[in-house]
Amino acid sequence: MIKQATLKDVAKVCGVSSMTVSNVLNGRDKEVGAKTRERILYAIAELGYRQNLAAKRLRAQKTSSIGMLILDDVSDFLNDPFIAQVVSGLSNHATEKGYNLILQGLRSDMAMSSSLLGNLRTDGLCATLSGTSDQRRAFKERLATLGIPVVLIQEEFDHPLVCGIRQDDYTAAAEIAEYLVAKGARNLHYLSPSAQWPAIKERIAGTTKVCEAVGGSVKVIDCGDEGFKATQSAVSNSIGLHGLPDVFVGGNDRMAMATLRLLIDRGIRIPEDVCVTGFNSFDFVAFAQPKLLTAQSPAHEMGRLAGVELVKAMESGEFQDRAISLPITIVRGQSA
Amino acid sequence: MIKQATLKDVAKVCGVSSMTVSNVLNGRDKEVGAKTRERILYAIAELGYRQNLAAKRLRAQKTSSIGMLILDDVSDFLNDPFIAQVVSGLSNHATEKGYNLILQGLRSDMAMSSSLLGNLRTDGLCATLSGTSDQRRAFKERLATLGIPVVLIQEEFDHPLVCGIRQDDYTAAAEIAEYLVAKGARNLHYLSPSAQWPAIKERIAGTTKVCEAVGGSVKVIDCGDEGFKATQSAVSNSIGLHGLPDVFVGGNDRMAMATLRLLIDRGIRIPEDVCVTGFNSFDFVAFAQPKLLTAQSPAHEMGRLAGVELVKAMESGEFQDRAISLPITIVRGQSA
DNA sequence: CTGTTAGCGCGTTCAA
DNA sequence: TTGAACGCGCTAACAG
Repeated sequence: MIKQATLKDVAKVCGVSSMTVSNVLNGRDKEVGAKTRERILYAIAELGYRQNLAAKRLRAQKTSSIGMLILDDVSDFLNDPFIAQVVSGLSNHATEKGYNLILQGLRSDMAMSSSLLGNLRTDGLCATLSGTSDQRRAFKERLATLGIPVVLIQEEFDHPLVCGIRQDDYTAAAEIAEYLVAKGARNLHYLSPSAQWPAIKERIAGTTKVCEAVGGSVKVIDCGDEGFKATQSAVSNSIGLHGLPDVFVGGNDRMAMATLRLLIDRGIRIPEDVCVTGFNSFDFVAFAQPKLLTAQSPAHEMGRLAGVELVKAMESGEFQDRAISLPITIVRGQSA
Repeated sequence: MIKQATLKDVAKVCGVSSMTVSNVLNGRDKEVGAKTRERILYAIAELGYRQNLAAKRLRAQKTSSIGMLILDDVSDFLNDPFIAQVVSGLSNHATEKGYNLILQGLRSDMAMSSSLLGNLRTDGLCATLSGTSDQRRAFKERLATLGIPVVLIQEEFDHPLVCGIRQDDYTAAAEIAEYLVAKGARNLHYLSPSAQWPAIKERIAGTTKVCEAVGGSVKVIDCGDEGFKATQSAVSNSIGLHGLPDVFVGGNDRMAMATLRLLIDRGIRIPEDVCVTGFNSFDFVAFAQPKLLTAQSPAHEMGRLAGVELVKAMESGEFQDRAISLPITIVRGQSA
């Protein structure tokens, strides 16, 4: 391994002081003569000089990096398209602003021992949580003690250094429900994962509000881990016990599509016999037939916005807004 | 913002030298008395001391970080489940080994200006490439000049500091083709994206080899950006010109499912009238009906292995193997 | 077992 | 316009 050239090496080659080289590197052009700069730039290229960021950061007392912490109980933590889009959005903005993104996926029971809470300091943090409500609260309290700006996705927390970015699940769910009740639906079954995320609660609340206002009812079907098999078995079970509702309202598209598949395979017609709706639309809904009525999550935008707010807060020391909610677009389809 | 406690602060509070504190932190227990250590640990917790990694790294001349560079022309670069799984696998192993993963997604035309090639130094690099064959080769040559171990996903390059990790696309494609020709198929249409990745070439080669050995033929259908619409229109076009083949062999599951959808909507029976196969299976193939015959990519394992090999090479200075190929599992389905 | 010294590479300060 | 000295926080090497 060849030793990396340092600022001093470049300076020596050019016969100037290291400060002059530093001035060139940092664009303080007026401090340096034109041909001196020329000579220095040539030497930099020649020697393959690269800054030592550790030294720069030590000097500047900044890490120039943003941590992204994903609490999830599966090892393939980017498999969830929602998370993947948030990370892409954040990563793009961080890169653009010259920060580097440090990605860490962790089981929720290991959350408290993350190096991002320990020795790995960053200038800001973005996190998606999981686990029980108690675990999440404890974790949020821990994050708030770090003394750096923190953005939480689909969560809220009242603290000057914490900003929650969410999508407006309540309104979107209500909009879908409005559409359904206008078509005469009164008996809704809501497909929900066992884990009661705040977002899921919002969706159920929005659905229920609208439905009950017209004298309808919403029954929640527990679909376990929201996987294909778990969902189909929960739905099958529910049909056996309670018969078909007017609509299966999906807490997300995965559950909606598993249900759609089950119903079609049983010869049940959609939307004639029963309607199905989804939520948090992703690419693969294109493969559903009939097209799913669903809601398009602004996940990528949430990630980007997390980056924007984080960078602003890291530079100003505080968040302008501590709770941001993004609108969700309803996508029409023939499934309802 | 409260100033972070330093090693020296801790030392002062405990009335010892900073070296003693450092010894405690780094587990050099035999160098320190038991009650001294006790006192120091207490002070560390009390002051909320956290190491300054920049200083540690400057001192150690190591970055303790791994860069992950994803060249892709869409901003939502983790949308591809293959990439997402590779990143998860790498991230998990990096975290486990105490390295931090720096994630950067970049358009291929910006590749050369990535900070990971410039000032952002890491101890190792993992990359997925895109762009034309020339662009990719130029980029690989650039990576090889960095002087750090580099792992390339689904690529190969002959250089002591570069290791290619691939899945065995050729064999898997050949296996699928064997199955098809055994069932009597001779006239195959291969669904391929316009971009000719090495992996796609391998798949076509494996398919062709087997097919031609029995006197069959493989025709390639250009599906453009491999999206839902592009694929359907290419397939529709091809059917108009050449009629139905015995099998549509999908270069990946997205194209296979778009084709499946199109055929079903036209009342064409699968597999009676025509067979369809996929490749690089991901979760949502569960929603296909009939179940798709496809190949299960070991993407997560490739990412993990990239981490393993990278860490070994970073520590030993060289790769043990410079070309690694992982087997692919064929997943049976009724679509063929 | 504990303390001292020195220096990693950079940027700021102050003087020339 | 440039140079020298200093210190960011940490640890290896050596001394006590």
